[in-house]
Order: sequence, then C-alpha cells, then structure tokens
Amino acid sequence: MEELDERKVKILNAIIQNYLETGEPVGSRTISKSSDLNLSSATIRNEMSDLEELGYIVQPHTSAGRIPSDKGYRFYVDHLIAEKDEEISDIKDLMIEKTEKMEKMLKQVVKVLANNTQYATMISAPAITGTKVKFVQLSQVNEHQILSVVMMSGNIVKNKLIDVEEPLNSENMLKLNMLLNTNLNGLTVSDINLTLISRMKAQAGEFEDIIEQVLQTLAETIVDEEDTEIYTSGATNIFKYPELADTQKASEFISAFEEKEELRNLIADIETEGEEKGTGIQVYIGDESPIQTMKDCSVVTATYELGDGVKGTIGIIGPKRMDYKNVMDNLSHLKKQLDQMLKNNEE
Amino acid sequence: MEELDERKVKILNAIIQNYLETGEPVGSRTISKSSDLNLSSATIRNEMSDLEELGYIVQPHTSAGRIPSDKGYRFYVDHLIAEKDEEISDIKDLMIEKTEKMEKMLKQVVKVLANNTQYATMISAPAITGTKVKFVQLSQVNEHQILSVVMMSGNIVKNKLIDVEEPLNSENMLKLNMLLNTNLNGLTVSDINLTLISRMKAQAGEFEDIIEQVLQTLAETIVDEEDTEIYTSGATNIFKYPELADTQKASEFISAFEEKEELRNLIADIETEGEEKGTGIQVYIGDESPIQTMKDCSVVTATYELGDGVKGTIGIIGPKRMDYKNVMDNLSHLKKQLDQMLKNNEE
DNA sequence: GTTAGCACTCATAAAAAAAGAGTGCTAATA
DNA sequence: TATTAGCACTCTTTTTTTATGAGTGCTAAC
Repeated sequence: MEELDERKVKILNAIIQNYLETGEPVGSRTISKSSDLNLSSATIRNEMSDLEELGYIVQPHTSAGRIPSDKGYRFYVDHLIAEKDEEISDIKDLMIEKTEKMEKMLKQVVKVLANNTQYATMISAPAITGTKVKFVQLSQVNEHQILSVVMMSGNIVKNKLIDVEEPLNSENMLKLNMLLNTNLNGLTVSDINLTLISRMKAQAGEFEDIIEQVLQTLAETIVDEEDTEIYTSGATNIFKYPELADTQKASEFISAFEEKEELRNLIADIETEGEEKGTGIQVYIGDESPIQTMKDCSVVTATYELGDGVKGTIGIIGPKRMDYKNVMDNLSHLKKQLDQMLKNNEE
Repeated sequence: MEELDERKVKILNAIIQNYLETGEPVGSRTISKSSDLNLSSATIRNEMSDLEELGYIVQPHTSAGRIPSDKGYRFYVDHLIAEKDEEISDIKDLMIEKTEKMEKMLKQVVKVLANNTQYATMISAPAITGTKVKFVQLSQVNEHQILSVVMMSGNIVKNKLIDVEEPLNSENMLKLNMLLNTNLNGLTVSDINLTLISRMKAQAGEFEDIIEQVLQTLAETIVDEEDTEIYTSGATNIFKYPELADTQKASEFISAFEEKEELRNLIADIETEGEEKGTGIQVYIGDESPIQTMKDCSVVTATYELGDGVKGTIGIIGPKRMDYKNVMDNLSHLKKQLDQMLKNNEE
C-alpha cells in the first residue's frame, strides 16, 4: 500500500464497490454522498485525479466518471476483499442425489455454481495422467471379440473391444489376465515403457497381438484424456452484463464455451501457475488472463485434487466488475467439498 | 396447388428464394427485374396482393415488401424444392478417424453438420431402450469390490462397482457369471420381469444381493438413458441471422441449447410424429414446432436407426428462411451414413 | 487542506428533417 | 381483359440538429 494513503484507499474502494454494483462509471458526487468520509465532491475529484494518475482508475471519456483499471481491480482483490466468511448455501445437498457417475456430478456442480454466481462456469474432469492401473480384465464376448476392461485409480473404467481371429480357450484367457494384472497393476501409464512391453509380449507368446491391443487401449485412454473433458454452464449469463452483451463479443464468448478448445488452453495454463495468497484460488483480471477472447473478463479458478496428484480445475468467468468476494468464497467452499468427496470416493 | 395458378406459384417461389438469400422483405420491383417472367412491377404487385390475401405472404408493415408466411414456407417445402440431388461433401471421411466411441463420433457429426449448414445442430444418442443384453461379467477387483460389466447390443458398455462384505472365491464367481449370462443373454431390459428376477435370486442362493445389484445397475442404465444424451453444436450460428440475433432471443435460444431440456422434449415429440413425404425427414416451420422458444425458427430433423429398433434423432434449427433444400439433402445423406455405420458396428 | 462555483466537454437522448422503398389506385394502352 | 406507367401516399430508416445533463478541471475564496 506504499503509494496510497488511507483516504485514497477508501475512495478507491468506494469507487470499485459502486462500479461492481452498477456497471456505470462513478462520479465524484456519488462518492461524496455515499461514502462515510465527509468530503465534498471537489475534494473527491482531486483525489480521483490522483488515483487516475497512479493508474488505479480510468476515464472512459473526458466527461464521464471513473471506472477501475485492471490495476485497480488487482489492488481490490489483493487488499480490499473483506476476510469474513460469509454463509454459503451448502452445495453438497443439492448435488449428491445418487450421482454415482463423475460426469453427472461435474455437470451438476457447474450448473449449481453458475446458478449461485450468475456467471459462466466451467469444470475440468480430473486428468487421468498419473493415475494407476488398478485392475485389468479380458473377457470373451463372442467368437471374434474380446472385451478389455481397465480400471484406473479413481475408479475410472475404460472398455475396449478387441477383434480376434479365433476364440481363446479359458485357460489361455486366464493366463493372459494373470499376465496383464501382475505386470501392470499399480503402474502409472508413464511407467509402461518399451522394456516392459517387450517383456510382456514375450511372455504372451502367440497372443502378443492381444497384449499389444490392450496396451494400445491404455495409450489411447491417455490421449483421450489429454484433451480433458470440460463441462460448462451458464455461458448465457454473459447477457446479464451489458458491457459484454453486444452480439460480437457475446458470440465469441459463447463460441469459446461451446468449442471448449480455448478453455482447455486456459486450464492448461492455469494448472502450471501460482495462486492467490494461499487460498488455492487464482484470479486473472482482464489482460492477465492468457486467453484473448476473455480480455474483457475476469477469470477466477480453483484447483481440486484427488488423491494421487490427479487434479481438476473449476473456474468462473464473468465481467471484470465481478463480485470477487462472493465468487472466491464460493470457489473455495466448493473446492473443499470436492476434495473431500473425491477422497471418500477413492477409498 | 388448387388455388394458385402457375404464375402465382412462380412469383411466390421467386419471393421465397429471394428472401432466403437476403432476409429482407422483397418488393414488386425486385421480382419484376429478377424473375424470368417479363412482367412489370405493377402486375407483380397485383399478384402479390392476391398472394397476401391467400395467406402465402405477409407485409411486415404497410410500405414494405413481402415476406413468406409459415403457410408460404410450408408450400415451398412441400412443392417447390427441386428434386435434383446435389453433391454433398462426404461426411464419412471427416468423421471416421478412429472414433471408436459413439460419444466422440456423435460430437463430431453435429460439429461437421453445423459447419456444413451454418445452423445450430443437435443429435440424440440412440436410446438404449429395446437393446439386448449381450454379455455380463463380474470380476473381483479387490477384497470388497466387484466390478460388473454389462454389454448391450450396439456395443454399449456399462460398468458398476459393487461393494461386498467379503470376496467371492473363483468358483462362486464363475457360477454367478454363468447364471447371469444364461438368464439375461439376449433379453431386452423390459423382458426382465419379477418372475425372472426371483428365479435368478433363488439360483444365486447366498449371493442374491449381488444379483440384485447387477439388475439394479441394468435398471439404472435405463433411467440414465431415459433422459437421452444430446449433443449440440453451432448454437452461436444464430448470430448470423439478424432476425434472430437480438440479445433477448439469442439468449433464450442459446440457453435452450445449453440446458438441452427443451431439445429433449422436442426430440421426444418428433419421434412420435410423421415425416415429410417418405424421405425420413421432418420439417417444422415456425409455430409448427412443438417448442415455444423456437417459434421464430424452423426445425428440420431426421431419425437414424440402429438395428433393433433403437433410434436417434438428428436435427437442424435455424431461421425460417433456412436453405431447406440444402439442409434436407444434408440430413438425408447423413441419415443414410449413420444407418450404415451403425449397422456395420453392430455386427 | 477543503470547498463552492462556473465554464467547458462530450456522450446520450430527443426531436426534426430528409431520404427511400414500396404500395395501392387510376387511367391509359395493347 | 390483362398489363402497365404514373403518381400520391405511407412508413421505415437514416441523417441531422438540437437539447440535456452528468461530470470534470480549474480558480478563487474559506
């Protein structure tokens, strides 16, 4: 808070608060009346002039009030957000209605979050990389097809049909299953290297083709998951914020949410970066966001964790004048819940 | 064509053609110049006046040109669309890039279709109801968990973890698997009635709990699929058509695509209804569509089929002035491809 | 240091004017 | 009788003009 004395901070805060609510540039008179420091509009004007010079606020045009700059928002997020922990409606009750399946749960989570915050939301499914093979099973479906079932930690199950020339007898099948399980069990996918592969093939003898295919399935599983599944909700909330609602911008924004490609990049970027003062939450204001389409927005994200270093990201995207406090609280609350839920599920 | 003589038909056609392109009301002068029947604008005006009286076209306001009414579009779709089969880029090549998984394929299909047509598109995954159980397999994952894998016709695989007090020995496991397969194989889910259930439980003896759970999984599978998965693409194409692009409408439209609830109803409605002169294609113009949000749109759908009466629906939603010809051609082409692909996959 | 006062700026809203597209009707024409 | 040219009239759309008003910066007084 070097360059700002207490009064300036108060005024800046008042400006931002007001702007968050209204979305309109705020003038000196408004502040003069609303804030508790009894100062005339003229005095405020002088201070505002200073604040502008320091880069915390800007004027859209000569005779308009001021709006926060990215730097202003940044200051707000870093220093001005009150610490009190508001009551947040427990999402747990809403979402656990027999949602056995991860996918359904995640879909519900983003939806609830979008409803709670009235912004656009996204969540990435926990990435499979680093998870371990828990269980492999081949079964003969009919004469020419074998079904391979692979279960990874986190109870993620992958199936694949493998075509074969002729059926395996049950003895061979048993052998193969043994072979696969003893060799693969507990390994992460990156552990499966060439040495291991050739050893397994050697052991499999005439059935090396099948091994080949199972391993390939595993590899594909990874590739599959490399472009992580992302679930979104509330993209149309953007229309609630006039500064983002013109057709041009809205179209791009919503397209980005439909395509999900950019979101994927965003998440990739985020997962490598730091976080906001130890809360596990990251805030990107305007240009700070790595993704161009969102330069008029702010992005707030949290990372949730399964056991084995498996991570997913949950994020909210809205106008710069977003209710940071509420959003951050919601996210950190949700993060905790997810962490906990997934851990339970893991056992 | 009772009430319309040849010339009126020609004029109506010209009006619609023109409106499809421009989206602007078309005046008598335009028609007079563009069409091949050499008539003055005055004559056209008289004819247009008649056409309006008959309800095929309307005037947005007194001194504007005419635009087609729903009745006009309907006439166009029923009688005026040329029959020639234009070349349509083969979607097959684009989509079969090792898309083993139905889901991915469907996602790609809607995307390609949206790209080809520049409208919003949707596709419903083939409903599982009526498919048959092909294969069931239980396997011991660890001491307290059994994985049940059920494969249905169409190669749809469902997994479920079942908790057990203590592990089954391999002999019992084998027995249970036998039991399940012999009893369930080839049955549709609706075939599984109480008689069968109690018989199976009796046979299972002390393991009736497990049978119970497997069957429950099957039941849940159905419920899961009852609200069919729907994939969409190109919702933002709506912004390309000014008559639909105002924030209000666009927001509703895109929300409907995000929620998918209304689309689901739409599809449910459609699957019970008739089709356009034996092409397997249905066209809903404006109010003809059962869903309110789309009353300013037209909806064109096709139903594709897997073997056993398992159906899915693919649809295009766009402005009333949609390029019906192109859309219908695209759909019927795609329908054929899907039918074929899925049949291959089925074997 | 603070404030009242005032001239000035500039976006926005409202009002007025102009332009244009298209019609309906009438009377002339083939 | 069917077609067409011509013209007045209607409405929307666009452009121009004219307020309106919020908000500033600066100066001078407190």
